[in-house]
Amino acid sequence: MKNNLIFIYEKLFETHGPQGWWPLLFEERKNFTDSEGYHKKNTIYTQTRTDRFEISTGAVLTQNTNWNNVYSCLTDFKKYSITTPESFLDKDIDFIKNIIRRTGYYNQKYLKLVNLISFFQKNNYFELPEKLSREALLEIWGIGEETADSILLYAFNRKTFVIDAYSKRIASRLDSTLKLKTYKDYQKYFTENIPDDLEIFNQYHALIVKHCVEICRKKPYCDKCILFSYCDKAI
DNA sequence: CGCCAGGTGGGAT
DNA sequence: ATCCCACATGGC
Repeated sequence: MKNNLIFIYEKLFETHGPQGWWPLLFEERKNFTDSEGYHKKNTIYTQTRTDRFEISTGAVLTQNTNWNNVYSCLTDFKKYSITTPESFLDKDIDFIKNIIRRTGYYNQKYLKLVNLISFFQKNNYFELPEKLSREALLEIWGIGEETADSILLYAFNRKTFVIDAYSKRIASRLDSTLKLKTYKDYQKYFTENIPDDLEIFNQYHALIVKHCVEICRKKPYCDKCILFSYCDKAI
């Protein structure tokens, strides 16, 4: 292995700071943020029922979609008290669709949300989080590996490393000899080369997103990148 | 105007 | 297994 994933994590953390995912909107989370809007260093806490609702719905809404649109949507959910499975399922279809329209694929995403929320409600997973399994999540139409792992990690404190287009991009750019293909390949690669630590799983994925949105874009700003001298693809 | 965004499922090869 | 496509709005 060429990349030292621990070293890269430390460089990203020095550069971007703690990310405080998810950017929860609810009142009880405000005391987790400092003056710059970051969560305090310890981002691990026991989520409430409404935290889990917001994180899980956000994970679906952000599929292949800019986070700003999702954030706006979650703000409206809170505004209209859509903060629990019951409050979501009680609302008219068109009312919900009108809110989530801005996140794209809104007809599909409405169905995905209904499937996921009904699943949580039926099995009381928000109240009994230890019962939730990755396999059960993946059986839901609309929940793929990334969304399942995001929910497990950020809403349920499970040590599952989240892989997305950014994780694949940054890993393959840093080390052009990597021959990883599938989601599982990348997940194994990250998981086996970082400490077995929930805080690091939580921050690392968020830091990769931050770095890839700002620096390691499709058209990368290599001249601004703190990983420039460690990257095979730097130009 | 074109490209991109914290994917997923279904269908063809 | 792997590739290809539909799904769709908003930002830049």
